[in-house]
Formats: sequence, structure tokens, C-alpha cells
Amino acid sequence: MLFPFSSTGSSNNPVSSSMTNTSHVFNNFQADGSSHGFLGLKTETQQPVPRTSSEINKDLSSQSASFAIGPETEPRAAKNKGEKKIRKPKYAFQTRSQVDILDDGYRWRKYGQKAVKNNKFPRSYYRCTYQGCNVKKQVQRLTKDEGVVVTTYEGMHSHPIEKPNDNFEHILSQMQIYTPF
DNA sequence: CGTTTTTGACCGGCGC
DNA sequence: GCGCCGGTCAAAAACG
Repeated sequence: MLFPFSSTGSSNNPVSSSMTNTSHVFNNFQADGSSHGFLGLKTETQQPVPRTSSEINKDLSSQSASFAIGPETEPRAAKNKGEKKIRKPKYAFQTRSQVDILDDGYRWRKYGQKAVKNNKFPRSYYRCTYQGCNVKKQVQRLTKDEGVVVTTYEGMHSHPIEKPNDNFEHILSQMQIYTPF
């Protein structure tokens, strides 16, 4: 809303099955040009921190690490009817930005917002509005540093980017988000 | 008018 | 078993 990157979807959203165990999606790590928007860009502080998301929230306020990979999402894959346990990769990015909405070229639909402990800012939950694409992401802002925004991606997109972000102005607008100074 | 956001309720897991 | 916690759903409002 604040930025020229709003979300203007045009596809429906079959949000019925809470989790249909999208196993195939996450295996395609570098299937398509997945490193288009976000993964291609690098923040100033980027170090691999093998932590889970819950641990990230706690430590994030004290350290300045920006990249974290969690082997699994939540201990929710315990009960499965017929599916097998699937570990969803999770990628946490930390970015300096004034806005929470960091557009990577995909369309996201907000489906939740919760207050985080030890954090006065809420956390927003988004989901890709492409049919069949259950990629999720959540955006969190640090209480300590308002300028720091943590974006946690979950899953990989198995479809091309839909938003035409090949305009120079858009790219420049996005670049100054990632520019530390 | 279609789609997204908002917001409280709801749900499953975990600790006590 | 109960309550907390993090995540999700879903109905209605808001938006272009």
C-alpha cells in the first residue's frame, strides 16, 4: 500500500485444504529461475544460522544475523494419515526496510496476523495466490530496530513470476530497499 | 464486482 | 486435563 508494489491478484484462491502436503513443491529447489527476486539479492549481513523459526524470534532481537535455515517448519508433521513426514525448508531473511511489504514479484494474500512475544510488532502471514502454489511467507519486524524486517519464506514457487517488474524504476525502488546505506 | 485485508475464533502441539 | 502458544480459517469489511 505504501509502496508502488501492492498486490493486485486476479486468480482465485482455493483455500480449503489447510495443508495438502505439497511434497513435490519443496524438492524443486532450483528448478526454475527461483533466484529471481529475493534470493539473488544479498543483504549486508548474511550468515547461515541453523536455527528454527521459533528460535529465530527469540534471538533475533539480540543479534544481527539475517539468514537462517530451518530443517523443518513445525512439529506438525507428526500425525499423518497416509503421507510421509516432510520437512519444509524455511528461509529467513533480514532486511533493512521501512515497509513490511517486500515484493519479490509474486502475489501474496494475507491470511493471518499474530502478535509475537517479545515483540511489539505483529507478524503477518502471507500465502502465494497462485493456484496450486502453497508457498507461504511471514513478515516480522523487530521491536528493537524498527528498520529491520524479517521475511521468512516457506517452500518454493513452482511457477513463473507474474508481476512485470522489469521496469527500471521498480528495480531501483526495490534496490534501495536492500541498500544498507 | 472480484479480490484482498481484517480480525476474532479455532485448532493442534507442547509443557506443566 | 488444562492452558499457553504459534499458526490457520473464515466471514465480513475494505479496496480499486
